[in-house]
Amino acid sequence: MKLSDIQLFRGLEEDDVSSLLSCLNSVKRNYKKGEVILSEGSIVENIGIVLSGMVMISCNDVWGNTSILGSGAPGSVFAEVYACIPGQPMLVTVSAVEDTSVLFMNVGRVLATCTNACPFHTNLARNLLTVCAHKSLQLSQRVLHTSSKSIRGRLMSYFSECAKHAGSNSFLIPYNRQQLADYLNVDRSTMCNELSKMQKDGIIEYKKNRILLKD
Amino acid sequence: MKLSDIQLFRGLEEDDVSSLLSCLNSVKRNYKKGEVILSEGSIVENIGIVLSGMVMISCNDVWGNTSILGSGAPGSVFAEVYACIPGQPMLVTVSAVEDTSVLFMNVGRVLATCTNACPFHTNLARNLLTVCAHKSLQLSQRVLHTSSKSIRGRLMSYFSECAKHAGSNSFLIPYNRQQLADYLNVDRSTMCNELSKMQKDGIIEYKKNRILLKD
DNA sequence: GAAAATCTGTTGTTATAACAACGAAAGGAG
DNA sequence: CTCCTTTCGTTGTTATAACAACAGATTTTC
Repeated sequence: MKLSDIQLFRGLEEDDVSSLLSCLNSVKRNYKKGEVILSEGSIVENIGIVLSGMVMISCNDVWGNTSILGSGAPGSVFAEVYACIPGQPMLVTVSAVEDTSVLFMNVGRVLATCTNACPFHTNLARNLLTVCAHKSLQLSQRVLHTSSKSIRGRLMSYFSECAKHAGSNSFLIPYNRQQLADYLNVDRSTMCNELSKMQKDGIIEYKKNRILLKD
Repeated sequence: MKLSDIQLFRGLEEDDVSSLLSCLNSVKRNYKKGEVILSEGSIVENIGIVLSGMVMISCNDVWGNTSILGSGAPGSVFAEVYACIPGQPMLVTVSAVEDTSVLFMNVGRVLATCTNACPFHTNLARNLLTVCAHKSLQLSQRVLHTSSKSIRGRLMSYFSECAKHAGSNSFLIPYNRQQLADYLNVDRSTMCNELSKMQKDGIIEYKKNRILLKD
């Protein structure tokens, strides 16, 4: 993935990014599938950027139930909330869903006024705000999708957004069944059951991860 | 409330804030209890700051169920997420829980590089990032508190955080029963029932909005 | 201080989601 | 291709949360 395509670096040229990275002495690390990248309770000062692979943001309650807060594809940023609030321990765990490489950047250096007063710096800080806002929006959406009391309502809420985002009634979902259930905070088997009922009722059609929303 | 006590203006003197406000040509407006301040679907370019009173962030699904995403006491900021993402319609409604006065500031002006290159400006932008991060954290917490499948689990998750925040096992909650139920996404009467069971079981004691978490 | 309105706690019924268990299907590794 | 692992769909049972209805308590209003 080209660095200049990353949201956080919007408005910067590839060369600018490279020089910026060394200025912020960022570090690149690789993780194997399933490996934990940042774990709940830890205190971080770096924001992470997914360069390749896929990460998942999740948390576990005391009873061992997993709840998925979101996923991060290449180009997405994570842990920025905790990095921006000094001393705030992470409430979630970030782990690699597949082999993943991550770029870490110290947020303090991002926000500190660069001694060189380089224009990239202020640009970067502004982009970070945008990224943070988007993350909030994602969380709001998750809340909305889990606000219905019924499984069908949650699925429809989520599918509606997917369709809107895809600009089509047919779309792929980025989760497998267990992950979708965790995202919607419902039981997987019950959700599978509901999905087939919805198909029987003629509301949707699906095959694997492709969903078709019928009128 | 003193303006310089507001998180968003941290690091600024009272006088600086006043001059900043005129520079950003901010507007103050008053709302009656129950009045809608910003409604779902609208597009905003201003961030709101609660000066007095109390606001509530909520949303309604197609079936009329209300879900509460959070509340804003004096000093707190709202709509900053939508103001920071141009064109993004609001997913939530902000309304006044009691008589409330609100200060609106154009976010574009906050982020634009001030022609006077005043140092307050960069300070303000950095504070906005912090505020945004805190908001994200609040949402994460709500997600955590609603991740348990049982009402008791949700209550305990929420109460635990309250106790931690208050630094005591005894604390006041900022919601009435209906609002608490909406926040935890459960039915009020069932929740009331569960509360009294928990008291019977010796886990908690409560009287109105004061909760005591036992051992 | 009386009346109205809102909020709270309780009960019983019903719907529905969780849970457990299993076989089928799909995907990967050798 | 075959074995092994993971994912998916299905079923039946059980627990539990939603819902409706109401009475008592509390707060607000005039």
